[in-house]
Amino acid sequence: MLSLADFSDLEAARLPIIHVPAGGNIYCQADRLNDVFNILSGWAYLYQILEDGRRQILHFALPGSLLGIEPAGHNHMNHGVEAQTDVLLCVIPRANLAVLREQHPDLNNRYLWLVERDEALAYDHMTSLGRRTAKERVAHLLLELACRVRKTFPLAAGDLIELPVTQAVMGDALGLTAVHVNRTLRVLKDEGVAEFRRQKLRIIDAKRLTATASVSEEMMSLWTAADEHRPVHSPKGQPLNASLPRTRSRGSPLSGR
Amino acid sequence: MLSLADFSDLEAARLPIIHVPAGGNIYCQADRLNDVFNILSGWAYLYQILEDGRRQILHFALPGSLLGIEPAGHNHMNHGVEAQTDVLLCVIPRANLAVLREQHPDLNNRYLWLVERDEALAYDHMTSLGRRTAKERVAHLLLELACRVRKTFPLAAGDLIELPVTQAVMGDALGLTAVHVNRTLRVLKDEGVAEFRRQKLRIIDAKRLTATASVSEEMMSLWTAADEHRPVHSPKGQPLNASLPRTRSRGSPLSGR
DNA sequence: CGGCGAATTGATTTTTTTCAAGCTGGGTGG
DNA sequence: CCACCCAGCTTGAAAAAAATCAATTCGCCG
Repeated sequence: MLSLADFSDLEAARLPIIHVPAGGNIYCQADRLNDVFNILSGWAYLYQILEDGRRQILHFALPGSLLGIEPAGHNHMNHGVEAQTDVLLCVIPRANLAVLREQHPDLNNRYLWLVERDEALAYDHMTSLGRRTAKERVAHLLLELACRVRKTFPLAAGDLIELPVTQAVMGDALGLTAVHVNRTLRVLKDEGVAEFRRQKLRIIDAKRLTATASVSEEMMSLWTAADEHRPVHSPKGQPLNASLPRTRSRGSPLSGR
Repeated sequence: MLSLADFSDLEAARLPIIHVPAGGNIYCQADRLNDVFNILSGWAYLYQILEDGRRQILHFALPGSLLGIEPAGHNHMNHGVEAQTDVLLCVIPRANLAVLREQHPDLNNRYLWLVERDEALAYDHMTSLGRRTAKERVAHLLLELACRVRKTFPLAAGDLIELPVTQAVMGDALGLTAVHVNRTLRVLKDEGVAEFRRQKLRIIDAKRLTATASVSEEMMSLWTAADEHRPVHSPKGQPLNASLPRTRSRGSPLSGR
């Protein structure tokens, strides 16, 4: 099943870089994929969607994230991924990745780390969805995204952070309606905790934002860890990077269904 | 950091089997662990808990599950695990597991598969928590647990399945109160879909139960996959099994905090 | 026969959704 | 330069979903 190619260089294992415009699908729920994707730039989000259109955003994927992972034996993805901004993707055939993982133990460990990290994040999100109030959920998400962008904590008071998410998207991530997210953001602003306007978050009182989110600081180290993979044999190169960007049209550029 | 021991046999890598009684903690949130645990028998559940006691159950772990996994670089668990029934555990020092994974590629792949599978399950749970109604959530959980116990789908009408969960536990898993779970179970019974009494689920109308859960059948293959790991070099042994059970008292028997 | 955790049920309150109606500000084309 | 367009945001009022509070009841076990 696996090709036995010897990829002395990671570059040899990948396909040409692709570009997915904001709003396009990187892949769709129930797609069968032959490749995995490494985000080189841009934001995307994983989601599941029910027959009647209700949608749950599962995870925000930032540069360095690996997309298209599914337990062996499942031929279809249980989620889809949509590009939130323009996205550049490194495409790696699954079979090649399997070979790479066997040849490069530290890549194997990095791959595993990414999966474990995403699972830990998913657990935190579940707690938000199931047990946090709307205000706590909104504060928690703002804090998570801010920390993941800044890769640091605590955040400076007054810091202005670009988060490319609409209130509707926040609602789908938090299990709330966009209307309720809006009202909740207003409360946070009125209380002088944080302000979110025009996809920019202003931290007003970082301490109180953390308290409002009902999150303990130990949990936050997940948010500040580096996502990028440093290629095994290249000296500090970009994450599985490449030099031949090539554009693709909207839609699910690679999905086989 | 790693011992360079060569574990020609998996048995050599593990510590003595331990027993955790129902209600005991296998480990607690924020514990630092030196070992991972493989469930040999019994049910446990992963949970997170907030300062004020609100609790979210993240995952039901059945025999074959691997517990104590955390992304490298995090020294404390972001969740705890409580034994739902009496549980027997195979204990493997983390360092030994790392060696085993390097020596046995198929064990490495099995380990990865377990993590990926749990992540996929977590995504399904997130969709329940965020976007399904109470009735859908309850139906979805009953169906999931039933399929995971029976390892088959569809389920026979009239099948009576033992599920060691209370309504309070179901509530904590579903982001609902126990009272609301109770009312919802009554509705399901009145509608002739399924009946849950005294920790036994009776499937009345499997078709309608699936429909009520708003779940597509493709998603359900995750529930019927085998959890157990077959040791690499032992001919069809029990999952990382052993022969020297030894009891432990209640509480967090191994946690180092 | 208690004792007790778990389940059940009703009444009430809180939270969140739904529906409906504007508003705002950046971008576009004339 | 201006009119208008439109996605995203904002606000209000009413309805629905779920939580909370408060008793009981049930079944098992000692």
